[in-house]
Amino acid sequence: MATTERPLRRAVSDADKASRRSDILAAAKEVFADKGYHATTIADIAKEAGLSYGSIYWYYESKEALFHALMSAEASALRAHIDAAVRATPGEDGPAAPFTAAVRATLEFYDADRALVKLLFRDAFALGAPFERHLYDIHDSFVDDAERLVVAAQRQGAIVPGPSRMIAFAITSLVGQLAHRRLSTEDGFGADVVADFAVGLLLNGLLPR
Amino acid sequence: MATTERPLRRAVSDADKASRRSDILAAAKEVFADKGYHATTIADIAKEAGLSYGSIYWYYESKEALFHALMSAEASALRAHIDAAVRATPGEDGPAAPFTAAVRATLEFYDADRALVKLLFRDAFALGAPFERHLYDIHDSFVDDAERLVVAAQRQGAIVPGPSRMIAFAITSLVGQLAHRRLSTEDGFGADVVADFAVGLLLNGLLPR
Amino acid sequence: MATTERPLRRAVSDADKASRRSDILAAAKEVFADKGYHATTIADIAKEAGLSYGSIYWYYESKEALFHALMSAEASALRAHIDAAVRATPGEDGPAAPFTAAVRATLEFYDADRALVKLLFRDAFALGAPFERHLYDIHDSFVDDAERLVVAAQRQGAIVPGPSRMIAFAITSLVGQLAHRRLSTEDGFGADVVADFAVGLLLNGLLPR
Amino acid sequence: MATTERPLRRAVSDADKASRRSDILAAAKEVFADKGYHATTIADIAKEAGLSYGSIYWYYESKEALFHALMSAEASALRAHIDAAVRATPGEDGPAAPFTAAVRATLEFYDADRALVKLLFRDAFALGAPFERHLYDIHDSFVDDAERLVVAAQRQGAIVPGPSRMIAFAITSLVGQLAHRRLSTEDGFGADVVADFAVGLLLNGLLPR
DNA sequence: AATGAATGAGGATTCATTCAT
DNA sequence: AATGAATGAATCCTCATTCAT
Repeated sequence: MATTERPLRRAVSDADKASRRSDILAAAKEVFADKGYHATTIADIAKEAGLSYGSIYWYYESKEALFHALMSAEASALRAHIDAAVRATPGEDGPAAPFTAAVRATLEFYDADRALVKLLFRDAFALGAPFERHLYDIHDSFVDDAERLVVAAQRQGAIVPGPSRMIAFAITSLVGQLAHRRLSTEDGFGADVVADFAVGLLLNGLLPR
Repeated sequence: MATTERPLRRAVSDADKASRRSDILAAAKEVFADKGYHATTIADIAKEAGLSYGSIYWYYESKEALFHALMSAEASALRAHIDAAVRATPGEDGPAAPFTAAVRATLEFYDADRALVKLLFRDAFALGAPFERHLYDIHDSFVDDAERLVVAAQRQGAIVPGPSRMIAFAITSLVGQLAHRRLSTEDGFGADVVADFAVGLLLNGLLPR
Repeated sequence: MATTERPLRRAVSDADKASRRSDILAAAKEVFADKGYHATTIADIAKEAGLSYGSIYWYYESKEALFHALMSAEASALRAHIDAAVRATPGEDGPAAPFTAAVRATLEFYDADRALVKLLFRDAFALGAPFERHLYDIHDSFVDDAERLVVAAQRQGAIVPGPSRMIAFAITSLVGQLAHRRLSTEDGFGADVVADFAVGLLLNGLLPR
Repeated sequence: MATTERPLRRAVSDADKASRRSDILAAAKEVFADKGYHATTIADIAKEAGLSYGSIYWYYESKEALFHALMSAEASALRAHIDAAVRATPGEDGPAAPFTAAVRATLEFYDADRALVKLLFRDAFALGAPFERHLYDIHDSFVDDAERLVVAAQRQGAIVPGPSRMIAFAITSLVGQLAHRRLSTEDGFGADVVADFAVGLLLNGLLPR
């Protein structure tokens, strides 16, 4: 046991460092979401994180790098959240169920974390090519996930054939926009209602059946 | 003669002023679309417009006001374009025709004017509350137009009943996102193909009929 | 005469601009010489020049560019001063006369403008490759001038043959160092005494004749 | 035994400390010479020395103190080298021999250690008053040594009488500048050739004999 | 109307130094 | 002895805006 003492110390130290990094990321998320990228100063983030601003640079190369890290972290969290929701869907609920679950999970996640949506859909586009590229990559990863669901459903004959990627892109964009719009509009509908509407629209279309 | 000279001058001057304003607006559009709002300086715009940068302030209050003016002008142009396309639709083409025409007109307009898309979908989101509000107002006006089509179609029974505004919003958002995405992805499809896809998806849904 | 009015106006404006540039250069010279390159801030220079610091950038690209400009201007002034002294030497004073005149002119110039020497011999070497290169170029131009005198004297048989460039370099360096040293040491000798010493040493050598 | 253990440890520790100090000095010399004083960070030196940068402060008060220590150490080494060369000169080689030996030793030492030249001739000048003073002190010690040789030779009638200090200063400066210049100019001459040229020039002068 | 000189607030980043461990 | 996390002072440069001409 004595032999593990050193490694444990090490681990604590590493954990400390990692923890500081998340502290900073969390602080950055709040401030960026609140004020936008340009209006946010390193000092703001440091203050929110309870550090001096010089210290931010101990953990992140630059303001830009910090923002990239934040985008990646948030995208991963959302993706994991959706994935979990899809996996939790019982198979007997029918072929549309995972699809509904994903949309609902997305809207719920956005609703619960408005800062994220502002970050992903408002700021990142206008920050120059590197951010735009990063954002497109993130979006693509969601489209990838969606496309997988689409293809699976198409194979089962559950939905019509057609260009799976464009379908996946349409779904992802629509849900994203709905989520985005919910940030600024108080329509009084819950995330589940909107999710059901979106899924209904996408599945049934507007023409009467 | 001398008495008319002044008024005439005036008139010419006013026309000049209006013309200069559009020159500046056109220049601003190019530069903003190319470099983004923050990276664009008044000097850039002045140079593009062939004026000294101090002169910009003779025509516009501020950089911010200039951007607002630009957003308004562009939105009006797009709206007029869509409206013309809808009006040009022969009544005998069926209840979905205006709808299809609008989507197609939108995508075509965006395709022909990529700078506009960048302005509306990239910059305006990230410029803080005033711009966001303006953008939402613009978007709302498009949703208004779309809702009118939806309600008309619903009254005819051409499409299913349901929350007309949410439907209109979904349509508008989807088309906007498709247009936005076309900027960075070379999918090889023409605007008409994408428009038909979008309309088909929205009308028929994904479930087999 | 009326036709020249516009050009004259122009000229005044240009003169103003040029005059401001020299004002800034003069201010920069004082401050740089006093505090050194790194310890000098743009604000210091602006203050000395009676401008706001933002204005410095209207006239010079950067702190670095300003320093380069200063180096060039001072080097030119010194070179012109030496050249004038050499040209003013009567031909009948013998072949060593231009040489003596040049050395004396250099030391006088340095004595009268201590800021210059600090600038050229103290700061510029340690400011990174671009400055070092510029300084070497300047030094080379002085060596070029000296070499011309050396070669001319050698042709006349006034001085011994030998590697003219190395001789010129030795002369230039020696005089430069003497001038430099005079900045910090109060030896009580006038520039003319030191000049005569240097010329005597270089001409006659240390061995008794 | 236990009683000697502590002292022994102490002794070892002291030796270690001294050794670390030279390690750091050596590392500092390399980095300073390579990047210049201002561009060199404590972290650079620590890395080169294989230490963490916090540790530098265990051995040296500050970056400034470190540079001063470096200057002193290097000057001492050079002085010892010259002194050894002068002492090794056989008395029967004539009165000019020690002089020649000193110049040659200096140029050889500089040639073998270009970093030293950069340190003494490039950086030290531009670091503000304290460093300038230190550098002048160092230079003065060399002038002292040279002056001793000059006075001795003058007493023997080997060289002309005259202001011994100014002569010594001239010699020292000339050699220093030649060494400095050799850094950036590839003239293809060996240190011995340049030394002979310098000595010849100083002894014989430029006028034909 | 037009010009362009002048202003100065604003912010990211670097790095020597300290200090708890 | 050694580490490296934390600090925060210090400064260059940009650019929207004003205003005298």
